[in-house]
Amino acid sequence: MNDFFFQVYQLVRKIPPGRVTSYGAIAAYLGSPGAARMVGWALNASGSQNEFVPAHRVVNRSGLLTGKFHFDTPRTMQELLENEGLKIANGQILNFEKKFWDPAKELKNKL
DNA sequence: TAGCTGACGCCCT
DNA sequence: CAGGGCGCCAGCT
Repeated sequence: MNDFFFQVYQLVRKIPPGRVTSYGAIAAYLGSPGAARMVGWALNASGSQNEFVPAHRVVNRSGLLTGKFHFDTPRTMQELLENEGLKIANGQILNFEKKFWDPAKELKNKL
C-alpha cells in the first residue's frame, strides 16, 4: 500500500455525510490532476482496508455513480447516498453542485 | 521486464 | 451535440 492510497482513504473519510466529491478533485488535491483514474483504483482497494471508507461519496465530475457496480450490488451505492439524504435520479446525484465537497476548499486551512 | 488496464477528465474531431 | 483519443500513476499478468 502506497501513500497515495492512504491519502485517498484519509481524504475520503473526511467527507461529511450527505456530501460528495469527485475523483478529479481528490486527485488534484493530492497534487496529481488527471490521475483521477488512480483515485478510483485506490477506492477499488478500499475494501481491503480495515477502516470503513465511504467510497460511495466519491463520484465522477458529473455526479454520476460510475462506481456503483463495484459495490455488493449496483444499487448499494445509491441507497447509501439516499440514506444520507441525497437525491439520485438515473444514477446521477441531484443538486450535485450544492452537495459537492471540495477538499481543496474545505481542508485548505486545516492542513 | 514490458505491456495492459482501470470507480476519470479534458481536448480534439 | 456526440464520439474518440490522450494523459495521469500504480498494480497485475
